[in-house]
Amino acid sequence: MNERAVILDAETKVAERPADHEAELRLWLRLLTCTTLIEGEIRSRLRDTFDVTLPRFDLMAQLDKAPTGMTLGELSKRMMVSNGNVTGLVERLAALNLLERKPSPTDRRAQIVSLTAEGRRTFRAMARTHESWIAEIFAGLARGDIDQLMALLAKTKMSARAAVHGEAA
Amino acid sequence: MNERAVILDAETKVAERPADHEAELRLWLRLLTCTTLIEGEIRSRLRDTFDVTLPRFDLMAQLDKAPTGMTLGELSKRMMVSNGNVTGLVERLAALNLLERKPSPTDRRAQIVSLTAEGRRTFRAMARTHESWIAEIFAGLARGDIDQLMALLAKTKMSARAAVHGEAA
DNA sequence: CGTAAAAATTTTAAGCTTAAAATATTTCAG
DNA sequence: CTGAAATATTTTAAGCTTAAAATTTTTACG
Repeated sequence: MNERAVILDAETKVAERPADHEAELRLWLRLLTCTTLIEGEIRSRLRDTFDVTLPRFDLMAQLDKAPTGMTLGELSKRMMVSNGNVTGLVERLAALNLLERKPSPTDRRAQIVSLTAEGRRTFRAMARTHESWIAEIFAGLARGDIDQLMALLAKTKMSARAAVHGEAA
Repeated sequence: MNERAVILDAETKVAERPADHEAELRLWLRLLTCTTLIEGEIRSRLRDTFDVTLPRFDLMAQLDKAPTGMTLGELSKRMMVSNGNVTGLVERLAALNLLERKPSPTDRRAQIVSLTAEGRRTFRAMARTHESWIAEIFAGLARGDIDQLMALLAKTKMSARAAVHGEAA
C-alpha cells in the first residue's frame, strides 16, 4: 500500500527500509559544487590570461614533472582520462610546438612525449600564476583547515577506491 | 642571474619571493582527484545500469525538485552550466518523452520545462539506486568525518566564491 | 619458430561543454 | 509612446570526452 511504513515480516533478514543516506548525498553534492566552482574559475582565468585550456595545462603539468618524458599510456593513466583523449590533446599541443613525440627506442608501438624548451618555458610561467590563483581561492582556509581537509579527502579517496575496484573488502 | 636567491633591494617594499603555496596546490589536486574519481564511477554506473548520462541525470534531478517546472535559464543557473548546454540537454530528454516544454504564460521568450509522468517515474527509480551508490562510495567515512567535511567544504565554497566574485573583501 | 593473447595507440561516433554572436521579447527611462 | 538596455533563448564553431572497434607490435607459450 505504501512504501516505507510496512512493519517487516519477521522472516526478513535485513530490514529493507530505504535507509536514507541523505548525509552522504549532501556531502557528495557539496564536494561536486566546490570542485565545479573552482575548476570553472581556473578554466576561465587560464583562457583569459594565457589562452590555454585546462586539459592542456594539466597535460603539460604532468610532462613538466617528467623531464625525460613519458608514453601516451602513462599520461592517460596519470591524468585519469581515456587514451583517445590524450591522443587528441597531444596532437594539438604538438601543433603548437609545446611538446614533441619521439618513437620509443624499445617498443615500436609506443611514443615518448616530452615538453619542448618552449613548452617548458611556457608552462613554468603559467604555473607560477596558477599557483597564486589557487592560493587566492583557498585564502579563506586557515592552515589547520587545510591539513584537516587533506586528511579527510585522503580518507574519502580510499573509501571511493574501495567502491570503485572490487567490492571486496 | 638566478631567480630566487637575490637579496632584495632595501627599496623593495614587499619581498617578491615566490611565497610557495604548495599546501593549497596539493589540496586542490586532491580535491580534484577525489571528485574525478567519484564522478567517473557514478557516470559509469549510470550508463551501465540505466543507459543515461550524468548531465541528463543531473538535469532530471533539478526538475524533480521543482514540481511545477522551471525555465531554461533557471536550470542553467542551478546546474552551473551554460545556457546553450541546457538547450541541447533538454532537446534530447524531450525527444525521449522524459520532459516537456511549455511556453511561459507570462513571457513569450521563456519556456517552462518539467518532467513528464514517465520522466518522474524513471528518475525516482534511478535516484534510489544512485543514493545507494553514494552511500557505498562514502562508506569508509564515519559520521563525524562527514560532518567535518561538510563544514570544511562550506568554508571552502565561501572562500572560492569570494575569489570568483569581486576580489573585494 | 608460430601463433594466440596482451598491450599501446588511433580511429570513430556520439554526446557534452563553452564562449560568442544572433534572435526575439520585455522593461524602462524620457 | 519610443527607443535603448536588459533578458531568455538558440545557434555556431571549436574543443573536450568517452566507449568501442580497429591497427600495430610485443610477449609468451608450446
